[in-house]
Amino acid sequence: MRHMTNLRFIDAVAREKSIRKAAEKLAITSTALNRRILQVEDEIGQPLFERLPSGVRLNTAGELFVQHVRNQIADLARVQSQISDLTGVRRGHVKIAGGADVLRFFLPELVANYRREHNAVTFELLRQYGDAAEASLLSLDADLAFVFAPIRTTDFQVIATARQTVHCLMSASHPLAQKDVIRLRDCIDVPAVMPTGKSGVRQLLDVGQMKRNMTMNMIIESDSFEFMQNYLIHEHAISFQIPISLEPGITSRQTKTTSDIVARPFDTDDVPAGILHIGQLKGRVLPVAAAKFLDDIIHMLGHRYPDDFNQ
Amino acid sequence: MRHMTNLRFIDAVAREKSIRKAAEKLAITSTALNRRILQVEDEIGQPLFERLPSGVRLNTAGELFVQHVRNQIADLARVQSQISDLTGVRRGHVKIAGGADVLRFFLPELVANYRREHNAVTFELLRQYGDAAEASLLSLDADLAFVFAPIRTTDFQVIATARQTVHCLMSASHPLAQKDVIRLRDCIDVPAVMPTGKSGVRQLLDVGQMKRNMTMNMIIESDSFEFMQNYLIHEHAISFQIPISLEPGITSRQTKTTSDIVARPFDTDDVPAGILHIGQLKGRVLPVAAAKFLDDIIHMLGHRYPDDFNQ
DNA sequence: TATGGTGATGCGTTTTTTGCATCACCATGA
DNA sequence: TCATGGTGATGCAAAAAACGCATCACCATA
Repeated sequence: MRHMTNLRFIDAVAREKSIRKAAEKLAITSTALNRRILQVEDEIGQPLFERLPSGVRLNTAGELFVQHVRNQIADLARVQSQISDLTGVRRGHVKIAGGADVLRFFLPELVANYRREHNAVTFELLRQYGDAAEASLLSLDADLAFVFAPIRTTDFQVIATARQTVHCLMSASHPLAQKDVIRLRDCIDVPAVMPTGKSGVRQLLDVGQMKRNMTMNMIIESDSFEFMQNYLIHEHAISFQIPISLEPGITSRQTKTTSDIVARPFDTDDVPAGILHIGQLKGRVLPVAAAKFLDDIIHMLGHRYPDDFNQ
Repeated sequence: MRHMTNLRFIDAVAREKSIRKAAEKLAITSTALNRRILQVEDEIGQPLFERLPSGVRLNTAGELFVQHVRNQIADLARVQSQISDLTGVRRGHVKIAGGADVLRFFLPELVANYRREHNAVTFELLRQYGDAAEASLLSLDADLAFVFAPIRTTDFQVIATARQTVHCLMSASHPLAQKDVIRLRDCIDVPAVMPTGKSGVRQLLDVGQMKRNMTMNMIIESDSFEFMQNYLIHEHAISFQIPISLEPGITSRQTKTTSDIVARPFDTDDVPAGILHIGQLKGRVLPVAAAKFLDDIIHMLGHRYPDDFNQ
């Protein structure tokens, strides 16, 4: 959309904090970009950026204006999505922020299903936890976000929640695999492959350890679920996941899988269950594509976790 | 703001329902305007207007887009108002829709007071009743609206209300002026100068007549409060107003005025009191100037009608 | 069938935007 | 202390976009 050019440019400069860098990304010369910024500032009647030797930075007026610009861009996307939906062909671009857990199996399947129906819709998946995901909603870099409790900003509108019990992963031949429910004391000396601090699972584990005043034997810390799971094939260690990130086929009931990995739930008295929130920016009207995808998410969560689901 | 040109143009065409007429208002040639419209439609990917022999008309996509355009224009005004407020000088343009009653004395005084403090703020007063005022909020032609109950759209957010008892106006020498409270039966044979149908006062009077199954002796119908009031000097008739439209100095207590006109309240068992609502478009963030003026309105209403005021 | 209204389009002119070269400024480090 | 590499700003000529005029095609109405 032509009339948005100046606005997109300002957004870009605000992000890059440099006119020259932004110009490069936008594939124009810095001089052209500079003059556009000056023109807008002239129209506004006062500067939006502070000029520093190292680049530019938004001033207070700029902060206000950039928020407005992002609203405009997002709202235009919504209207375009809504208009194209009139013709029957659903178009649009859906931006989702969430942890590695939901990005692993849950979202790929859901996105693929959606795109089978509406192949003119494109997606953007941002791997972000908690605060960062909420910030993305605020800056309109994301339409939807998956966040573990607690919610920080009051601008996060919770649409649905799913209760997720932390599970222990291990080789099927591991002694703990015989149990139906794992207690924290069972793990005390077992080598543990732990997710990194930001993830929801880790925070729940830390709460549990704190509560029982126990420390697990952490041998590896990683932010890759795949690495952690595959490591268990080689050493008799344990790892941790929540149901939504479990590989399909690995459930708490089955005893053997192709990869010989099994999952057993923690006793929730030891390690509390986490509440996964799916939400959007409060008060925002989502583009059709995003709103419909949100419906799919809710439907899938309700179907998969009927007892632990809330809307 | 330069980047809004195309949007303003589309808004204008939508209002005029004709490219040539809009072009004239915008002081450009119809060919230039036409090409801009075509360009936008091309960017959107589908037409926004139906071409008729007599001009153009918005199609469904166009309706969606124009609403978006008006939101953009209004939101830009809000941001500009907010930015200029940063420097201490409050700028902006406040648009208010209301009946002749509030336009008569209440708003002139309030606007003048406000402009004494902030002379860079300009105002626009639209004389509109009920539905029309609500529609102006919706199309963002108005920031604030005064509406008598009932509220039609769910998009009208009531900020405050003031209960208004219908008063009877008459020459001080009129026999009814001796009474403290007027009953409907007192008026049955008195020549009545009535406001026209849309006004809040008239609707209340009609309710009262219906309820008591009485018909007043209407000799004149007008939408000018000034005409009606001045007419009473020449014929011993009665007219009707609510407190907010009463000329300062004319109250229900005083016996003489310079113009020899006095006001007496109706018994509310006969003619119910009206509820004057002041409100805005639901969910909208008003420009600073409008929001602050709204504060003034509320303050004044609370001060003037302490017992009949709700917030 | 003529008329007066509508929006669309080809073409030459005017206005705006762009890119190059260059300036002024500042922090960093030899 | 002075060179260096970074920043944004600006004069000027070339490229691009927008504009206005004249004109077309269409349609309702008289």
